[in-house]
Amino acid sequence: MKELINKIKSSIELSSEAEEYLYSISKEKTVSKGSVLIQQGQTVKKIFFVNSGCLRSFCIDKNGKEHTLQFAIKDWWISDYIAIHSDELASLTVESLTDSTIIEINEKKLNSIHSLFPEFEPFYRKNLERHVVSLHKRILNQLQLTAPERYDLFLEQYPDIEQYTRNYHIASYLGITQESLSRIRVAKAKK
Amino acid sequence: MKELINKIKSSIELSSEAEEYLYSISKEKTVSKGSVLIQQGQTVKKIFFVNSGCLRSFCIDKNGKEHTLQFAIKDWWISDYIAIHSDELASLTVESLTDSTIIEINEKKLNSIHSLFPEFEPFYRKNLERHVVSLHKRILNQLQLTAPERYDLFLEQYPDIEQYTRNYHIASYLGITQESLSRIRVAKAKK
DNA sequence: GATAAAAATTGACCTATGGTAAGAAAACTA
DNA sequence: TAGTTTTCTTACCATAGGTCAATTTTTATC
Repeated sequence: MKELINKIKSSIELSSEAEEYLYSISKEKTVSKGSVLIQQGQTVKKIFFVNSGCLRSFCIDKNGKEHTLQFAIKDWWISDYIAIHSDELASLTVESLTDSTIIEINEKKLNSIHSLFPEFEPFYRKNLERHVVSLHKRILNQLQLTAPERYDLFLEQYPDIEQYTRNYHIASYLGITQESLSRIRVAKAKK
Repeated sequence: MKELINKIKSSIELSSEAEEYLYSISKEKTVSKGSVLIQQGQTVKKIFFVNSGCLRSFCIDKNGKEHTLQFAIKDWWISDYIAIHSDELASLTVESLTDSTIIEINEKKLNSIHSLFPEFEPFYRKNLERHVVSLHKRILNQLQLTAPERYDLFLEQYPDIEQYTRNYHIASYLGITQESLSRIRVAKAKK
């Protein structure tokens, strides 16, 4: 919990009441590698803040192939935002790629923090804005870069993630097969 | 201006002071087809709300190819959010695809509306959340669908946009060449 | 540390989409 | 509406990346 509170405090002034409220709606958890926190098709009530380890969210398409939407490591948030914000069942699965410690927060309760403690709004807004920026960049990258370029950029932007992931996780994030990623890695090593 | 105020009021209670403030920072404009509202490389200070017509934002890659990030029609917002929220120069160009009427708002001033009129926050937050959801969906579609499937989905999701755009605008949004889109359209017509 | 399971690599072949260039059609413009 | 420019289509070939199957390497488990 300290990590989350500190992160928030580095961005805004948080009254002790607000801090207490946050504590009251949060639950620290240890999850083991392979745990599924959100299951495609079920209702989504929680969002997760990562203290240590690595999680990912992905969907499974009609051919059974996985497509990774997001990785989350220390200090990142993860959930199925499509489900949460459109009140639908989960279209994503969120799983832990390592033994991880996370903070689980009920989304409805987190949402009422805005009316209870308006001071929290700017923090939340900034996070959303940064999120939008990163999504815009990812879409533009997907549109204009080749697979090897996207892989290079991934390694550059997220140097800390590779240690937690299997290659096929990364391939499914980049939008290529694991075989293609393997060939890209070989070509890269030869240079 | 009415359109924007009404849109906000359909979502939240807006005090007359807040409404007045909004008026004071907004400027209604008529722009003609082909006008460039934001130019790649320049500083970005405005965001735009569309009353009529159609705009798009796109980047130009190192080979001179255009990649469309977003279209905006009636009631949509558009700008270069990457530049605005990371305080960078524009990496996007925003142009009007038709004669359009828009509301131009200074982003810094719009941003201070939150401290001046906290009632505005939920409206802004909801918009951001919806935006995130649509971006997540777009990324997942790009990862799992073929080009013809993405085109079908585009027509289904944005039936009103096609009338304003050239095929190569849509192709550059879908991540394919205009030649490929042309072939897809032919194949579709034959069915 | 031996064994089993999972992941990564490799090779042969395939397919969707891209590139180029030319001509046809449509959309502006005078 | 004739002329010009832009956009769209089409044909042919090129290529990035996908598929499938076999093999090797790595990781997990007992």
